[in-house]
Amino acid sequence: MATVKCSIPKGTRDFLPVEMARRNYIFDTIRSVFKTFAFEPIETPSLENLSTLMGKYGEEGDKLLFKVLNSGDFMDGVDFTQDYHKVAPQICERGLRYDLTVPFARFVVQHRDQVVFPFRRYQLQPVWRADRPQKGRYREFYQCDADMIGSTSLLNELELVQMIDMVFGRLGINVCVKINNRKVLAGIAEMIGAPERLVDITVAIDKLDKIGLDNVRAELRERGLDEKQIAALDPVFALEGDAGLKLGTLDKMFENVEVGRKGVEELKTLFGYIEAAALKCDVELDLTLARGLNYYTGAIFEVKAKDVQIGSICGGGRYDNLTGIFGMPDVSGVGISFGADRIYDVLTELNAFPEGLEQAARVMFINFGAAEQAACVAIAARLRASGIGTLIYPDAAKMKKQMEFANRKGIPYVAFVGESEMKDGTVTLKNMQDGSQETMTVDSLIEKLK
RNA sequence: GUGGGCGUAGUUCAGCUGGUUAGAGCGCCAGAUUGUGGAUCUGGAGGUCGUGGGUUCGAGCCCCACCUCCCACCCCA
Repeated sequence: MATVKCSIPKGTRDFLPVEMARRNYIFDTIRSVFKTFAFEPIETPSLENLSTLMGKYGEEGDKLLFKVLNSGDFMDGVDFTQDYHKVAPQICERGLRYDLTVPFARFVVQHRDQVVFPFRRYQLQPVWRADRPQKGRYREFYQCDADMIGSTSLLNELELVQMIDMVFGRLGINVCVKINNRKVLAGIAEMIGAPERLVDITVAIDKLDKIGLDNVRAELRERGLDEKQIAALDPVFALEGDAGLKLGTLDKMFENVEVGRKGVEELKTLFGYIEAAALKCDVELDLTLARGLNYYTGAIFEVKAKDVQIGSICGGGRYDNLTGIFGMPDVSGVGISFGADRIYDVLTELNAFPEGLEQAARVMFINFGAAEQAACVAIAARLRASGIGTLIYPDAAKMKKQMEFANRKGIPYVAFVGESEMKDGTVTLKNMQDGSQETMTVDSLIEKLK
């Protein structure tokens, strides 16, 4: 048989035990914070009906959806001379989920009779995007989402920010939380007389700190705004000072713009809460923050690591009518998503993982041969019953080889049960760190390793 | 989708203006050391130089195509 090339698809990864220990550290930290804030876990399938996913993430998002070919004779009765966009939905009824928020909205609508509102759920699962991989960007990656649905209270927004603060505080990552509000962006668009160009305006404004004011103006021009409209944006670019000051100025600018005033009011309330909450991390109002996912309608969040150059490591926002698409209108939700893989990259670059995360076994028994092995099996059973991670080296290999194995695996203790120990019913325990060893009964062994 | 870079042993890389049998460190296996690991020393295995074509007396090196991975843009976790 011909050998097959060993490889995995572009943008996917295998995880070694060391990496898994570190990933689980991240997941455990996030999960424990979610639980602390009274969120409950759910899971949804990797595959969703494509009709559930399409059109929720904007034009770009649709392109990045992994589509799954129908099973059976999927070509039957399909006119393949048509345009790709027409053919694709006919031969692909399902796709891999792109995020956890849209499937969650579907979940809520589908199980509305079993869900108690306001509902708080968390979900730690992989998502897939047919993006071109690069630093901090993968085709398969984990999102850790927490959403509350069925309440418009801004207390929810505050709690999300508090969770962000707690997670990154525990992980030891310095972050800056950027907050904006889609209603403010809509207000700006309305104010300059181009409410239908909201997306174009926000995408251009979003690039302000990256490409500079002149290039933003050029991009707005390219996107079809006239000079008068572009000039009308000047007071927005000229905003200065802290959140309170900016919001005060904006409020006046929005004298005749109701959405804008509503957005400013929400932000004022939220920033008031945040001030009272005395968080450890930085929180700032960033009017250039737009976020592409087009289902957001209120607050939007993005978290950047301050000491590592990488895309955002957490993001989210409020969506007023995501469930409406599935036939359940007027249910507002708000949530955030932690990017576990990017957080992993940040911790790696900062060298900030705690020591000793992986521990295959606490003690390993040296294998001297058949008779001794039987004695070890009995002792190991007792250790395991006491919850002590125990390993018996499977072969009566050379001592050097067995010791080397224990050493490389970082097993802290090695136990010897040879002829003399068997006779006395004892075990000789060696501390692999300092090399010391002592002979003891099984009872005191359990006591020591517990 | 657009642009840039890389590809040589398990791995990290070296390999001169094209010239005999392609090297090193780490890792791996064995031994020095038959109930004691990390250090040291000795020996050994391991490569169709990403794939295919071309130029040449001769290609790891030059040219073309393809593939892969990495990086940037777009967008995003």
